[in-house]
Amino acid sequence: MADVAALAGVTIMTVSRALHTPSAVSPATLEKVQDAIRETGFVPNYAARSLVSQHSPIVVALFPTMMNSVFSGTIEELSRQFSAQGYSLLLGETSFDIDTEEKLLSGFMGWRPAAIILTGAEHTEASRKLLENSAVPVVELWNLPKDPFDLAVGLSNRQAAYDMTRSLHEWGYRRIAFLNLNYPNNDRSVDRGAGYRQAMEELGLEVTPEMEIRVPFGLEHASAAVQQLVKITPKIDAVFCSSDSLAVGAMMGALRSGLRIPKDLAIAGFGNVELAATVVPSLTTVDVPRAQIGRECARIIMERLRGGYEGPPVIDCGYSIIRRESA
Amino acid sequence: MADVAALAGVTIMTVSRALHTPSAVSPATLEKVQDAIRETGFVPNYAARSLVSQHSPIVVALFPTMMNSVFSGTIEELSRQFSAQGYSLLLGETSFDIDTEEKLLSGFMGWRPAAIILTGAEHTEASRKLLENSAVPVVELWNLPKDPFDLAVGLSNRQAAYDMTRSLHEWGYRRIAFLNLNYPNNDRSVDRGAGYRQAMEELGLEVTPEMEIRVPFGLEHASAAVQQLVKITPKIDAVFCSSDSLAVGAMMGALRSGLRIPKDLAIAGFGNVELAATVVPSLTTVDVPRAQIGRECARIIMERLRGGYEGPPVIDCGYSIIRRESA
DNA sequence: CGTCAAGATGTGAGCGATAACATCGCATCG
DNA sequence: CGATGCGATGTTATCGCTCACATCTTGACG
Repeated sequence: MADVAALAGVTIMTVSRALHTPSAVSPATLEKVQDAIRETGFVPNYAARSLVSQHSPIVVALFPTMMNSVFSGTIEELSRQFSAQGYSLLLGETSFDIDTEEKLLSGFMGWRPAAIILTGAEHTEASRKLLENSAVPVVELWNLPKDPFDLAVGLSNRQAAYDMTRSLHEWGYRRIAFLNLNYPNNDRSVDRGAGYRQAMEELGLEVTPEMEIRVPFGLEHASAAVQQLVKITPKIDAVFCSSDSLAVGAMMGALRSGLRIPKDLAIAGFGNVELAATVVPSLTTVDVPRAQIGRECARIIMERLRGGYEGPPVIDCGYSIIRRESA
Repeated sequence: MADVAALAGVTIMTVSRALHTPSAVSPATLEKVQDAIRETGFVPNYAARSLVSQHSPIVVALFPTMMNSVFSGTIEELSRQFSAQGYSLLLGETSFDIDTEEKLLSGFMGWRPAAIILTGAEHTEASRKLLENSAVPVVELWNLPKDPFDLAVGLSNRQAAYDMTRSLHEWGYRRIAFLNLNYPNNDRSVDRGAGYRQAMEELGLEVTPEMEIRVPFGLEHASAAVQQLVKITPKIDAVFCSSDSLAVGAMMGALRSGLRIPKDLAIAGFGNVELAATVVPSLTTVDVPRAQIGRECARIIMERLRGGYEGPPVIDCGYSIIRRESA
């Protein structure tokens, strides 16, 4: 920065101002400084900047996995929104594990991020303490916690799963199995399971243990589980999956087993990923406004940072049932 | 840090040492300091640390998209490797555009990253200057540039596409179309196209213009393109796609058109994503060691940072042809 | 018992930028 | 024509930490 200042014939303070308060510098000086910056290839040092200004242009975002276009859609939107505002996303992958989340969080806190974005509302005690001490905006995504840590943007997973289950019933399916992820601290899938069970109960449909299947994340697990299921319990007429990934895996498992979809077995998913519309047969699913979730999340963070967000702490982005060929 | 020091009854210098050179502190003091850190919930300030130590524990990685499990596989591995070494990944998405890459790069350089990871070997002049000035390790992924900027880890996309094309010929296919992405600065897909054309020429097979199809990233484009293709040029007997995403889209397009795969139309992909093995019919593809690419990349960066990597600048991770049901 | 080395801890400077305040020049106005 | 105020620029202190060096303690050894 000293080089730039010398070349432009001003002090570094003027260079600093030219960079972040251009309006406070005369047009002539501004141009000289900009020329000097270009000539020297100067890049401001964010470490120094954020050390003195006490806040950094970094937003931390932690997601269970990046191998899932539901999350990547939100990530892309977040990344776009924040880089437009001059912030960078420090991304971490928790692998559906709140201890990993804690570890990542404690590492990232060292950057004194301007805000923190987490998936779900399940966190370790240590994580909560860390977040509390940091005193920055925290947004929990993808669910509507009754007792949010700070802010939350998402949808009612329980209600959506409930609706889909009732829809399947309406479409004539009766023996509806539920294929879920088996991560205990994943409040989204737990809530979806609860919505499913509530609907089944209200509809007077029996849920036997083998109808609630839990598998790890991964297409092949879903596929294998369904092939297993139809062998053991052939009377199942629909499988509702707690994510589109699982649903596509389930669909492939059913096709492998020689079943026709939806005639022999209906499949429903959750997420409406790109593949859901393209796959043959196309996938009936719950559409989740993932870009909107990213957008709203970025919006309330920016408002909070600019001195005051006055809206509700929990923002419901809604969902909708999309019926396609698979059910 | 002053709080911690006061609580532990030492100076901040001792706290600092306890944090990054524990061996230089007596065991008794170390314990007192660690207790104090726990009690106060102290988190070191990386900005201050990297300001004075002149290097930051940040690695910048830029990828065309995150909506692609080929890249997310590499990203996950990179993230795992680097966080194990105490580094954080600052991730950016270029949308296959080298101007966006430049913009992201110039923003991220402000963090004085320890290393930079890019996809492909096509960059703007300004990007190159930026990288040159920064004097940090730069690794280009996913290809084997003849003239790498610094280091590179990948595979020969040209050779792999050449091999796959010859394999398709060997399996009896003659009128082989090539479905590619239409991003001009994507050296991977350009090279794959070149490999395809070379093989076709050597085999004495004609490549008419409508056999080389270019579409934007996205399943629906691939699906639509194939449905269009089979209408116009019904004699095509195979479609080789420059990525598995395209291949799955193509497959779905073919199924929509009522074709049997591979009897009426064979499909081959590139990448061997998770879905490739699960989809029905399973996808013949080029397996790319994406985790290995991430691992090797992390390895040579760490070696370089620790004072000297002496191996070759370009590391070839190889590939293999995987024949499944679709061809 | 004095010397010295090695280990443990402390001291002062400074990394590169910005905040807050100080100063300067110049146009405006009674 | 001097006072006033505002816009443009400079000065100084400081952010939290680590580097290089200084100091102190301890124990081994001749």
